[in-house]
Amino acid sequence: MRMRLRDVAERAGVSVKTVSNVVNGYLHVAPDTRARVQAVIDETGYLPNLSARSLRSGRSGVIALALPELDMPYFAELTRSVVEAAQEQGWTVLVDQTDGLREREVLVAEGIRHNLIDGLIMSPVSLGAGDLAERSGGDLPIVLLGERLDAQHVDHVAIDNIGAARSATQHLMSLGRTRIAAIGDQPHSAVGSGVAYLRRRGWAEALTDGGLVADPALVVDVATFRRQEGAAAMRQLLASGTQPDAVFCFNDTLALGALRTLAEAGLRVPDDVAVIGIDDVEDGRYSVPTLSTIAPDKAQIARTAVQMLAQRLVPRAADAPPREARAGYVLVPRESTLGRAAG
Amino acid sequence: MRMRLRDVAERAGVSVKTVSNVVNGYLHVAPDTRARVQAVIDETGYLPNLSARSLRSGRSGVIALALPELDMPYFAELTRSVVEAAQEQGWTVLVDQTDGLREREVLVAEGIRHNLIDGLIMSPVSLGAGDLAERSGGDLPIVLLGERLDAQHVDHVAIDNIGAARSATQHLMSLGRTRIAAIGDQPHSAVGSGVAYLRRRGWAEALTDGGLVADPALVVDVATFRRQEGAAAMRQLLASGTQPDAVFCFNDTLALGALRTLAEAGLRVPDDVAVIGIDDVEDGRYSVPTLSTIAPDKAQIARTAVQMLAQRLVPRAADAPPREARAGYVLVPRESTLGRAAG
DNA sequence: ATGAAAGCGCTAACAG
DNA sequence: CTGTTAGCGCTTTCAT
Repeated sequence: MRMRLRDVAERAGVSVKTVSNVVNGYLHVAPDTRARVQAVIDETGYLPNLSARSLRSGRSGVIALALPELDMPYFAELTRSVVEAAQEQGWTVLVDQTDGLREREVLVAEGIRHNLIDGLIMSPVSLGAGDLAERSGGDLPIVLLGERLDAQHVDHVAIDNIGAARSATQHLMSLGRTRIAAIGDQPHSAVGSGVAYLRRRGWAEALTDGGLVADPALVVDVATFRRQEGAAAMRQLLASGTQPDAVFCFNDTLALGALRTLAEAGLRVPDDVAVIGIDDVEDGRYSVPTLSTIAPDKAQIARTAVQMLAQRLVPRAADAPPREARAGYVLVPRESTLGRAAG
Repeated sequence: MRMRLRDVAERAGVSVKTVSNVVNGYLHVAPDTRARVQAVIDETGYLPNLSARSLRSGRSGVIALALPELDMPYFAELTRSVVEAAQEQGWTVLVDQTDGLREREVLVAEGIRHNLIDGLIMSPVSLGAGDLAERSGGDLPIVLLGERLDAQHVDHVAIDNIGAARSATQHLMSLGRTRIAAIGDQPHSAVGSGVAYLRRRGWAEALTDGGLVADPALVVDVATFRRQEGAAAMRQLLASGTQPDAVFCFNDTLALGALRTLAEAGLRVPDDVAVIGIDDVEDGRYSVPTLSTIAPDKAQIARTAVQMLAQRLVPRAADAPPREARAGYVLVPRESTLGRAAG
């Protein structure tokens, strides 16, 4: 039989309030009363009804994490970090998969899980500033992952994408490469989070600053950031006749796809073509060759996002001005740019 | 202002019952009444309080998925499949990360999220039959992922691990390999889900059946199924002086780690050593060389697990006898066994 | 087809 | 330090 707070109270010969106090760890309970109540709890295996608690208290202890695709290594690794950071705050994570579809992102931000979740951490793909401004689920605290090109309507945490892209490109330049291609631009990337737009800009700036030209012929668009697209983009680059001596991929999975194409084409990495990505996913540490990359501090991103959410839940902090946090990143050169010497 | 059912009822000039009927899509509502109520709902942006609904109805519409590690590609891909299958049933997925720790697995199975979740799908690592038999959260429907060596206390869905391991090994034998090593055994793998135990058994059976000997010297233990361990195991194998001409890794990430070590050692795959894994994770389709593998039908596993859970929730089906479902798998030979011809 | 009212199990104000 | 009690917002008999 499923025990209720009341049943425990009866058995222990106390009131529900006292049991509630024990369950919630309040201080002002006489030691022997507490012991007696605890004994009944242990013995009956009582578990509080979380729905009831949530209805009453207005808090569920659950936060949602909305990501485009759970099986992309970067998001999988980020999920892990968020789950861990949330656990430290006593939160459970509920995962929403949006597939990057605007419709689904809007739904999630509107509060599709209303009153079931205390807050939302989302990595938006198609969600625009307008969607955020006019959302009606206005009381659901949100933290966005990734830079926002548009207004500062919400809290967000991100790395400096332009800076990261510059670092990657400068690393290739420091190795004497001059024809540096870019894989990963996206047709409409100036909307939403605009990662592709920012990374392309960082690439262009680095080249220009170094006295090179950012040749549009060396930029290849992709539909997604998956390996398949990276492989296809690299094939396109090779077929175009303008063979680069280095490639900056906008993320690691694109880079891993590019490595695959280069291997098939019989080109040596990095001797013929050097390759670098962004994300530092685990795959890149064991690929052949190992992948040079820019490593964002995922733990810091996760921790910061969770903390921002926690702060929004402090009663009067609800309508404090939106904050923007920057997480760190670091260049991790490996074999795909340095060669076997990298080991 | 946050609308309640009651507020909507007032504005529409009907009772709460009627609004509830509209919200829940019941049939017996006069068309014009329905239209009027719906208009108020749209206009006010009313969203039902899910905690209240859950408290009252005993259903939350949320199921939990408990996995050891979210950033292992196989689990990440499986998560995606489960989320999709759950969505079809109108369920949201709440993810628990257990790190394979018995303590955490027990906690989750005991009903740590009690009344917040309608059911649990779990891929256990250390959870034993005893834990399951004596769990007190006896009314939380559970479906286990992976074979159970021990009793049939719960529903579970799995591939035939012995068969899958046999197929992998036989594929290597069909290529004329005779010194076939096995990477991935685990010291205490005869407890819990025992994947390692079963896969080792499949490997041994295939060899014996084929007239070869299952040499214990060719079996390497690992602590986890990560790339790092696969790389280390392969190094150990090479250092031992008994160089194999093929390696069956108990999963793909171990195999990817092994490939890395072989590349570092200057050995050619598959010419010197052929390699095969199990899981068919995306990484293996783009690695250099591409990875031969046994592909379990992840979509089927996910769909079946979700369906089993759904069936448990039908009122009187709650204590039907536990069921065991088998998902299919298929051999996917790629370059790591067939060479460049595989393309 | 719609309304009135009870109550799901918990928390927190208020009393004592 | 402990007890009593009023809801949180919804679903669901039971009436009408």
